[in-house]
Amino acid sequence: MQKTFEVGQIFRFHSHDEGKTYYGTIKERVIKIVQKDAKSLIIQSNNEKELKTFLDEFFRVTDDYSSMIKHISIDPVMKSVIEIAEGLRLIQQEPFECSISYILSQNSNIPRIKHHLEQLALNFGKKIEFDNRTFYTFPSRDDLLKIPEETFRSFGFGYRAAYIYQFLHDYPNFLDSKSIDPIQDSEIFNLKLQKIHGIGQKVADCIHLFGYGDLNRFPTDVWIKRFMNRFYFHEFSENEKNEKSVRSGKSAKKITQRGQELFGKWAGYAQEFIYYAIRNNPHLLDST
DNA sequence: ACACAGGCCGAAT
DNA sequence: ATTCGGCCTGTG
Repeated sequence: MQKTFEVGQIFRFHSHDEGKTYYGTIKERVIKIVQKDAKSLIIQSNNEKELKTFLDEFFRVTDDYSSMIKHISIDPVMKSVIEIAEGLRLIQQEPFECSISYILSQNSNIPRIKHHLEQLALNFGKKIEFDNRTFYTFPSRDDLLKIPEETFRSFGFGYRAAYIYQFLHDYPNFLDSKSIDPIQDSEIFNLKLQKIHGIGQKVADCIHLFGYGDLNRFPTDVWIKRFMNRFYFHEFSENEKNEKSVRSGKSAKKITQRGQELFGKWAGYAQEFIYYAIRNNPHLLDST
């Protein structure tokens, strides 16, 4: 459970007891998740209605996990990645909050992203008491639509303030086109996301994967880039492979393509596994 | 001081 | 189609 919530895919679930219990909100629902034993969780909510169905979707329980593991276990490198990251689950997030989260994530860092999201919740979310704790829901699009760009700037969003402001007005333009299915019409939907000011390839892939559940996506950030250049572009000289600067190596576009070739329909899981593994064991990048 | 952080935009190849 | 400089802000 700690792997799932601390990998940096979802930013507003917190633990106060070193990973035994996690609290978070999804829309107006507060969720409490307790690790009962190695295999089972106890989950409570301020809204028990259809909670089981809700959680099955949230944790993507219908994904064939063992089949996924086999499929991405393509070589010794991935086997060691799996050894480190196995147990991690992809979370199916609420699309609006997910989109805001990843627009804010660019050229930032996880603590700062969390702080920015918390600013939005604290100022514009709904206060809910549950289990003797206070929670703030993530605001809806309507809650944020009237907020001036300057306010976002005052939260320290920097140039992302303009992106968020713009996104709030653009949001229905791609959401309401229900004729476009995020999974069936994957490429069209992804390009539509990228047309929004402030959303490029990486952020679009994250929103598409985590918010709209397209497991075929393989978001390429600097860490994935380092890993892929190190292990899956063998034509590089040793000197180039060891180069860790962002600008060196294959472009993000080619790396994403390669990731999708290698891992196919489970590319999204492979990406999160790799990300978790190198962030928690940087030594992976040194080893042969 | 200065590089860097889960990148993107716009202009110049 | 691809590459490169600049960018808000906080942290070490």
